[in-house]
Amino acid sequence: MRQVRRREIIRTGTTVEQMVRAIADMIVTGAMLPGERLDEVSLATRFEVSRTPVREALRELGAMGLVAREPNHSAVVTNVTETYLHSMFEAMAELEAICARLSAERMTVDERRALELDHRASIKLVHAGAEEDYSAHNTEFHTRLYRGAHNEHVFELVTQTRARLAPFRRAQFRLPGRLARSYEEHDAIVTAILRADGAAAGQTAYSHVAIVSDASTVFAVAKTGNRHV
Amino acid sequence: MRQVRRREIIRTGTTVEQMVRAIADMIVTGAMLPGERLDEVSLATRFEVSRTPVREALRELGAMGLVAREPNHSAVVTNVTETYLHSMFEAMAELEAICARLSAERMTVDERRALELDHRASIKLVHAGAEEDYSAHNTEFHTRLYRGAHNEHVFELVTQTRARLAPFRRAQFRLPGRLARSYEEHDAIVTAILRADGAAAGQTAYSHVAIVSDASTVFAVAKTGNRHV
DNA sequence: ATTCGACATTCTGCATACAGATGCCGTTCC
DNA sequence: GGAACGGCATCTGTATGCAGAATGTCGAAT
Repeated sequence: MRQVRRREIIRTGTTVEQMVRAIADMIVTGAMLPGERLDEVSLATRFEVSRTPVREALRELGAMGLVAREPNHSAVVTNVTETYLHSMFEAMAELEAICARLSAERMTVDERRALELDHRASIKLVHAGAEEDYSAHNTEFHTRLYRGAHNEHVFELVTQTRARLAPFRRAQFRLPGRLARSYEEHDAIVTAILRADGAAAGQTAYSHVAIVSDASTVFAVAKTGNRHV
Repeated sequence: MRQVRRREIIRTGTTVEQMVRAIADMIVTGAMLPGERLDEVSLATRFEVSRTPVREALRELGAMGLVAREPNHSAVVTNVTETYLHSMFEAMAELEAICARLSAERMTVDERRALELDHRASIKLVHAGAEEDYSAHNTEFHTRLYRGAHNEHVFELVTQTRARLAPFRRAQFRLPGRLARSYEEHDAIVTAILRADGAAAGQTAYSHVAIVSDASTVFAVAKTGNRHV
């Protein structure tokens, strides 16, 4: 585990908030793997603070579902059972479907235009085979759907679920041909949204995420010793 | 704010967990109202602990969305804007619809039987006008739907949303005729589930929650000074 | 009478200190 | 040789202390 970003990087908010963001980022991006221990004193020395803010950060991360805690034991990066992972993917598909459906009904003209333009532009990334860049575009694309639903609480739920799912679906675009298929699926969603066809948008979005789920399970469940939630 | 249950009441788990449960219960049941301050030293003396576990409990409650925190200010019971409240009700309806649909498809025979029996029994509570008892039955009824979906993550999402919504929909069964209408709506949901008609179950469940939303908004937004999330 | 400002009070944020629990390892006994 | 026991090291759980921020109050000036 290499030396990671310290609190100088993220300046806003209290010490605890900075640590929450930093650690959550490490977990979501895969710098820390499921099952890895989060020792309080190690974190304290690494972030150059005392154990008190570390403990509060760990508790918040625990509430977010990113780390698992049990009394008198170290916090560990959450590792889930296969059935729970499946339930998260299914929930994600349902939530994406809701967002796509509501986006089709509620997006402003500006949001529709931006969605379409950004999507069309991404074809270049597909042709170039730029996996990293397409991955970033993909994140942005889905975030547009979440925002387009114009429902703050749904936005929170789907964002939270995506974060918890992130450690288990890395490298989805490494699979051969996945970029082109992703673009086609995005295209179906965008078309349905621009037609204001909520039902179609929901269905295509559901299928899209379900396919991603299939593609990712190959890499999923990183380590042994899966502990439920 | 009266003297409330101390930690002797709830014996399981660590001190912090006990406090989280106790405070969350006070918020959800309405013993503490939105906007009310949660002073650290007051809570510490009241629960006969130091400020350290109090702070950890407050942070967890903040992550759960039940209290709002900002740096160098006391935690307050979460109060939301009207639009955010609406977004939570809408999210709740969508989640209930998912649960009802999945329940129709996945409930075991035992679960279906238990759901039907419990529902049928509740007609007595309607006739007796037993609001409190029917409210308890209602909670149980919906929990059956959440479990029946056989999706742990969806269960967490819907449970979390229900808890955050609870402070704003008290006394929904005080409205005249609401008991009988609730029973009829439950009946439609149960019928659809027993027929394994997922689409119908989802639609009826959505309508049911949407109606509850309308009934509750009368009492909603308890105090002035609404702070968003 | 009102408004502005300095001071005092109160409360949060964080660090430190101590107590209890857990787990490891060596020793000892069977 | 293996298993059980006890001591030690390590880590978590909680209490306490201190510094800084926020708020309310009192007084003075306009």
